[in-house]
Order: sequence, then structure tokens, then C-alpha cells
Amino acid sequence: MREEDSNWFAKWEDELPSPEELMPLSQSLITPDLALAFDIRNHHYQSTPPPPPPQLPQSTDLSSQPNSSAEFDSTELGGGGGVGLGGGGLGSDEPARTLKRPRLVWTPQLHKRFVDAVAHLGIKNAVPKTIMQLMSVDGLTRENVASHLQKYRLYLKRMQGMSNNGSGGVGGNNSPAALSALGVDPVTDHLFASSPVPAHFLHPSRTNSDHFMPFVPVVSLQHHHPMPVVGPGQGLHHLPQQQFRHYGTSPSNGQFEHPFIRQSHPVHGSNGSVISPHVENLDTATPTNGRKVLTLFPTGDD
DNA sequence: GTGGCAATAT
DNA sequence: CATATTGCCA
Repeated sequence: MREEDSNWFAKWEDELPSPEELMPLSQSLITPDLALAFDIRNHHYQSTPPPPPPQLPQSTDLSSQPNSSAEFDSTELGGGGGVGLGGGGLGSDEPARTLKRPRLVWTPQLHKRFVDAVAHLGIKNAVPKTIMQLMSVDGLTRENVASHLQKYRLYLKRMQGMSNNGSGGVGGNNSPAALSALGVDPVTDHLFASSPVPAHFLHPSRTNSDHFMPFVPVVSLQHHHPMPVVGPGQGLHHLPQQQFRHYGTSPSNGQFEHPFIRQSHPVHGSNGSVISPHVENLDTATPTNGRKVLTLFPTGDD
């Protein structure tokens, strides 16, 4: 049984404050509804062929998630990266009920949550479903986690597998580059390598010795102040001093389209540089082609 | 049904 | 290229 687990688990859960306090990630994936709210078809200048929605769904249910930030008060962090609906392929038009989720972009912060969850659950209980639930990131699906988990495990394995032999050259330190250089696995890890991986993760079963669970809260939440929904002219600012690790798509084109909040029209003049906070980070997610990308944004926590 | 993994697709 | 998706299996 998982009595022992329940022990800390329950405790941990017990520690969980109310849903309000919960939600380390200030927000999660942008829900279609939310996106819609932002999108409010104002921008037609974007080459976005609106897909014909067969029917007008009466959005009876919203995200159905209690924590779903019904109000986007704290969401946006300027460019930090927000959730982005890319090109707006579908965002531009009415949300067809069967909205398909945009590609989830695993940002380091999001991955951190993932790792935290796994670390706290223990390899033992770290299964997609549990992880997903613990992350409480609405919008995250089991498949999302499962897929990522797969890669994550490979990464850990690789890490453990090697460790001896620095290949003579790399100074005994295992740098991600070195790892991949070993060619242990073709699938390299970018995100993983950048994330702080808890020291343990290698022994699934521990007779009965429980693993010490440092109560590292799954992240320290960071409260943002209610920011107006980025009105026109209200440039985004506020870039957390956080560094961004991006690997990303190649911004081959000099055209960046901010995936997140594109406040309708740039009210010409008000603020010349409407949004486009810092393309440097966003560019990575730049869907060269207008692919919709859903990304969580960094919670300034690390 | 859920989870893990390889292959494959986008 | 990073994810998602699928197939197959435990």
C-alpha cells in the first residue's frame, strides 16, 4: 500500500493552501476562452485565414478548472513569455468547441514544475497521471506529461549511465554538450540539461526507508500585480531578471509575432513599440509559419 | 485503462 | 527541431 506514501503525501497535500494560493505558475496554459478574450478578433491584418467554425458553441463551460484564472489579472508578464497562441490560426475565429490544444511549449519553468512534481512523487509514483495532477497546470494532458516524461527519463538514464570518464577532455564535468558528445543517445536534451535535477532519481524502490522529502514547495509562487489587460499603449515591461534558456525554433525571419497577448491594434502612435517586449526571448517560440504555440509562461521562480 | 517506449508524424 | 501521435505491449 502506499500508506507510507500517503503519509507525506497527505501531509504535503495538506499543506497545500487553498486553490487560490495554489497555482505556483501564476497561470497556466491559456485556455481557448481566455485566448478568445484576448483575441477578440481585432486583428485582421495578420495573415490568418479564419477557419470556418461550423457552429457557434455556447460556451457553457469555461475551463472548468477552479484555478483557471478566470480573470487574467496576474497573468501576463510581459514578455517573459507568455502563453502564446501562435499565429492565431484558430484563435482568430470563433472557438469551435473542439478546439485542439496548441502545441505545448515546455519552458524551463514549466519543466521545473514537472521535475518538482516528479521529485516529490518519487520515481515510484511519478507517472503521467499523478504528475499531471500534481502540477495542476490546467491544460496539461496526460499525453503531454507522458511524452515529456519519456524524454526526461532518457535524460536521467544518460546522466547516470555515464559519469565515469570524462572523455578525457572535458574536465571531469559532465556538461550537456559532453553528454551528447558521448553519443549515448541521439536524442539530446536541451531543456533537461538546463533544469536543476534533484540529486536523487535513481532508485525507485527503497525498502522501506522513505525518502526524505524536503518540503520544497513545488515552487515558490510569485504574485504578480494585476496588470491591466495590456491595453494598447500599455507596453509590457517587467522582465524578470531571469535568463531565458531557449532553444527554439530558428527565428530565421526577422518577423516576430508575439505569441502572447497581442493587444489588438497598435493604436498607432500611442506607443510606437506596442508590444514586442523583447523579441529575444520570444523569437524562439516564433512559429515561423504561424503554427499555434501554447506556452506557459515563466514564473520567475527557479 | 494506464503506463512505458520505439517509431513516426507534424 | 521540439512535441505530439501512434502502435504495441506490460
